[in-house]
Amino acid sequence: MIDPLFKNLEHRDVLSADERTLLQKVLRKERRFAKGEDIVADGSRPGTSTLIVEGFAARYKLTEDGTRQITALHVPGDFVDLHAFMMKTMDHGIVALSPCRVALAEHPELKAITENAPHLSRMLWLDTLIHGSITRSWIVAMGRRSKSSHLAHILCELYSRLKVVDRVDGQSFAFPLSQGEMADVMGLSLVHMNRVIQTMRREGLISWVNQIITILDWDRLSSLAEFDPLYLNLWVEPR
Amino acid sequence: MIDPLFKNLEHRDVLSADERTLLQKVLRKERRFAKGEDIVADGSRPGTSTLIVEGFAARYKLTEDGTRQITALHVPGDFVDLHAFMMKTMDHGIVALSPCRVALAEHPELKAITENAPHLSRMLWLDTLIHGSITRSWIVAMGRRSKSSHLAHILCELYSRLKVVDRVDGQSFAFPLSQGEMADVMGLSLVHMNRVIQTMRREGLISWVNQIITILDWDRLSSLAEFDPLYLNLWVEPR
DNA sequence: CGCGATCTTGATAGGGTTCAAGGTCCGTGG
DNA sequence: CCACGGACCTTGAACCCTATCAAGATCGCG
Repeated sequence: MIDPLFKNLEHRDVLSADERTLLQKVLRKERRFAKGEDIVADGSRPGTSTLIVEGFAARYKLTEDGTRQITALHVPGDFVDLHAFMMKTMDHGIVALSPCRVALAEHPELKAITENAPHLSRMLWLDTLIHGSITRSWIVAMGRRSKSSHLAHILCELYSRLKVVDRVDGQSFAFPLSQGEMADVMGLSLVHMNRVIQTMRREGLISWVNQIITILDWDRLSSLAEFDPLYLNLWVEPR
Repeated sequence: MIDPLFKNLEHRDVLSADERTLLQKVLRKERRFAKGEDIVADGSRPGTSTLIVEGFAARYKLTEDGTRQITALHVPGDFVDLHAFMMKTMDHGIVALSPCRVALAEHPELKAITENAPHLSRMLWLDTLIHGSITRSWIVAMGRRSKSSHLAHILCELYSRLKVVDRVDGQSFAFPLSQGEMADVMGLSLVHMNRVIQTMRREGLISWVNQIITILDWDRLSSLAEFDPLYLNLWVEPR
């Protein structure tokens, strides 16, 4: 069940059989969430950490006037709130953007990993660091790129991340977000989000129909995005 | 010398005498950087991790057309590239925004901490998680707040972080960034950055002269920012 | 005192939000 | 089987925010 987690970790370093067994033992509990349901509530103190096994989820924060900013997108193999095991209190919510299947790890068992399995701990730490890297790349895109370059960057990133966990089909991948949800990712209005998408379609860069995105021209898309996958740490190396 | 690191960590959990000694041993090497100098270069593979002891530094990324986005500000007590010890290659640069004094830790010695000192490892992991939290709060501010609210949020955050390491004086703190550098933090043009600052001054929220910022009205500033310090994890709790 | 860096202000143009309305798609119930 | 409703997508128009260009003022250092 936690195969996508293995794929994620094993793209960065070798896991021993013991480490795989240990993860499997720790992540044996399963749950499902419907689209739109909160997987973890803002302000809560979860006793478990959540691994996405199937589906898309988002971290988000609501502002006082009711607008929403999504600060991360999560796909199968992502530990969405591993950090809560040390941060204790959630400073944002996590919502299912599609029906989600997740695996849960009790915090005391995660703590035991940090006590007894240093290499595996480093791998989990690395996982949170890579997500920090992704967050930084989002800031660069928000602050200094054009809106179409920003969208292009997100799509290149998602394609790369989904490929790692075998969720791409040629140049296509399933993408359950509405344009309104995507606007909350990019910090745009729904209307403008739509116009940016239209432009990318007209340019022949992507197709996006029925919740399936196809990258029609990777070279032009990634160069528009100035996409450099280095920050995703997609190579095996002793960590 | 690494006192600000102790202050940072001890605001989150108790450190044992052994842990303090160990950190001191690992961080014994010292270096200085001039304002504007790169502390760590984009794309490099550093063999050490860097703790800011005195001064301000920034993580940044340059885009192809030469604009710069700053993705984090670092103050005394911040480990600016602790992550490099597992990420190996830098996906961004780190620049000194003022003369900086830093302490260096060899990566093999950090690795030894993860092998032998699990609680201290968790504290260091937590430190990187808190910086991840800060990065997320920046995304919310960039995406869904007005520019003056964004600036207000950054100032509330800096005041809170500087207070932890004893770098505030009443409601004031030294802040070495130029308005142009601040524009690179917020993803704005220099001209508009200036206008936002003017507005905040006219409103009587802050004063900012000679690289000293004074918060004149914390209540109004923090409410403009919708500032909730929860994400900084400023409480002691077993981690 | 002079020079470079930084700050400030004005004017113009372009990008993005908001308001408004109509269109499309799909699931549900009569 | 068709009508209806809701969610989502699309387009137009007016207004506002922000970038850019340009110039002048101020600060701080040698």
